[in-house]
Amino acid sequence: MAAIKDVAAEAGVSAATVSRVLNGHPSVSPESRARVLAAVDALGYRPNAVARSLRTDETRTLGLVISDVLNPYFTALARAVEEEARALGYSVIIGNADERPDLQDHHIRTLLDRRIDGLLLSPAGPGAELILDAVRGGTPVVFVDRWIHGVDVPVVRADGRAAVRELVGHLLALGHRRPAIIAGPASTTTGKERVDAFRAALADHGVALPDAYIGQGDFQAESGRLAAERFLDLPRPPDAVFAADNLMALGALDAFRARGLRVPEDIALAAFDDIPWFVHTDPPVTAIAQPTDELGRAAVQALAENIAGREPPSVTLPARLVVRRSCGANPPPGPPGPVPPEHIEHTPSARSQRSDP
Amino acid sequence: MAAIKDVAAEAGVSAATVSRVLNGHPSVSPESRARVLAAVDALGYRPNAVARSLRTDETRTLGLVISDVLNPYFTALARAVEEEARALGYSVIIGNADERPDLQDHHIRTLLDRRIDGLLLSPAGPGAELILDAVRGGTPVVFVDRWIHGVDVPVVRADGRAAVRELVGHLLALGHRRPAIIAGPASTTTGKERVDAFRAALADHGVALPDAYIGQGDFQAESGRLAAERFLDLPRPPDAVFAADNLMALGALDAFRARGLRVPEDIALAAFDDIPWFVHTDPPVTAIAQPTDELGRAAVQALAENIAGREPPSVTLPARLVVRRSCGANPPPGPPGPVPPEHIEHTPSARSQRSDP
DNA sequence: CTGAAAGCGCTTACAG
DNA sequence: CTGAAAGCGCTTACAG
Repeated sequence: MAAIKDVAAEAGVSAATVSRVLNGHPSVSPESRARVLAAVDALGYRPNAVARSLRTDETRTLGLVISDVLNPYFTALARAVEEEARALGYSVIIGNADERPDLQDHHIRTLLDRRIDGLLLSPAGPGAELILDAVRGGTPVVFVDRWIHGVDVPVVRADGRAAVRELVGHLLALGHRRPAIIAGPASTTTGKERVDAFRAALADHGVALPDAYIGQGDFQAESGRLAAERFLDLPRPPDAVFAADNLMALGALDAFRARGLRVPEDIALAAFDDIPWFVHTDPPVTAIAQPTDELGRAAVQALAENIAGREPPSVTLPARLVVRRSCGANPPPGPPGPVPPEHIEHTPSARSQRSDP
Repeated sequence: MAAIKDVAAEAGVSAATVSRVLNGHPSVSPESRARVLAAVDALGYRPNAVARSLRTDETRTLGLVISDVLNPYFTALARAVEEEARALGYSVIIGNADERPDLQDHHIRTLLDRRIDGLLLSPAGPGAELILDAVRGGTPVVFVDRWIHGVDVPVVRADGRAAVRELVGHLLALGHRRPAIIAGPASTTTGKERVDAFRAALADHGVALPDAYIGQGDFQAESGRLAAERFLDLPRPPDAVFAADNLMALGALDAFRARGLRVPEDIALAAFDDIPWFVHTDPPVTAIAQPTDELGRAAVQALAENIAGREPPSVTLPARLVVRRSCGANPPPGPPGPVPPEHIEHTPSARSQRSDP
């Protein structure tokens, strides 16, 4: 591959001049510029980003370590992050932790070794040692979605408490009396917060959340299936299940189906994180939707600020409840206001309703 | 951040010796090794991968450019790729083309500038210029899933023809007489092949595929919705729709639901690419499943071979039909043989069937 | 406006 | 077994 000295030779100038032209430095004569550009074209020259990074001590690269690529929520987040990063002139390298702290550490280490300019992290576990190292070492870090207590970096996330409260009101209004939750790992903030919010909202209504009704999952589908099965094996199973993410809801659906249970007649289901498929599941799943794109954008902006040496504030955006049929509700007769097209819930038509008993 | 010379100073040896220790070079005295290791530990030293890459001319990094991160098929592929790459000591940088050739080129260029050791590509369009440049420039390239005619690099993909033939037999056996397809872009191999296979299989049965029954999509959900709507606006709409990927099937479901159509009573639906949600949609969707993990692994292995200077062969794995209820079939009474757990289709229980008319 | 030179942090023949 | 030196491909004060 052609290097800068080849271009310099071809253009009859020094490497310094080639570099100046390529970096838009103003003090280059029009003639030199033209000859350099012609040489670049002739040789198909592309600057070596590795060499440039070594010299400038910046890679124009952001690291994004997410907990699970198979989770549509994180996929959507990753897409938003990449878009905003690209707009700001950054590339992003995604590391998939697969909900495994050891894999997360592997990716953080690799990213740090590559000297990324900043790190966006949705921690899969409580281990903060490596992250503290990164921060101490001067790498800007921003948490997104999940964070770690005691690590003083900005956090960009959604607050689902109001939506969970709404969900609980919804469940109780529909007559469910034995609500259960499939929780994420207590070692993650979202794992803990969603249970706390659920328990608190139930307590407001005088409803208890017994330990047996708290299933322990890991945010992945299989754990949702197992937790749901354990609920169903209880002498007195719950009559409603709130899955703390969409994958565990998928697993719970698997379990319900395997037992021949009807949703919501036999058991209600709701999920944290809304995804397009929830409109088409049988039945459509009531879910708490996060403003994922906004979170991704805000996270990148915060990180960019941090890289620029400023101290960005944390950002908390509200999540909202999207009612469908999986808890037994009929969708409201009309949309409550202007709603973006992809969020319009279609009521079942007269025709398809006629097929019901 | 500590550099190698800091470690050398701390250990009282030269940078060369530090380097040798870190790279497991045999000729280092035990004493030197111990002192270097102690210094590394004391300083929390981590080698700068940028500098190392510049010197060794290898980045131990693979690029993976996929057509759409929001597509669960590509997400699963990316995960398999990363796993196999990690096992082989590589990192992978994912570029999301979002089905846009311009974005794809942006990512390829960025990856090449970063001097990745090899490129895995599922082309979003027919543009081969940049790819040919890469190959000429000596970067190993392997196509995965999709490929480009006339570019002589190994291809790792699934052959869905037999499965499509099976699907067509299935549709016709169930009495469907006006099958249509929502195709991907004809500029992609999978976009073209899936239509061709569908048309050929129909022809075998003496059934025509009129142009009006070929909807043009771009593999993304919205295009599936639009194509389905156009079908439904026809004076004589099709009675079965085959979506060439899972996202367009999602869009078609949106359209059917908006019109109040029942699947499969009013219109049948099948999709290329199987995803976990298809088990739980209303109704469960009959789909053609690719051996995604195997494809990802094989692609990385081929690329690694290529990087090692050998000439790996292309790999073609068969796809298979997974029958569910969206075309009107009842699942077979028992599994036809050993089936991995996640692929077991549960028949609706007596209990839930009783809720039907 | 331009070039020679230094240097980013490594690795690796080469000489001892 | 070990170190001094060169060099990977850039960028950027510095001097002219």
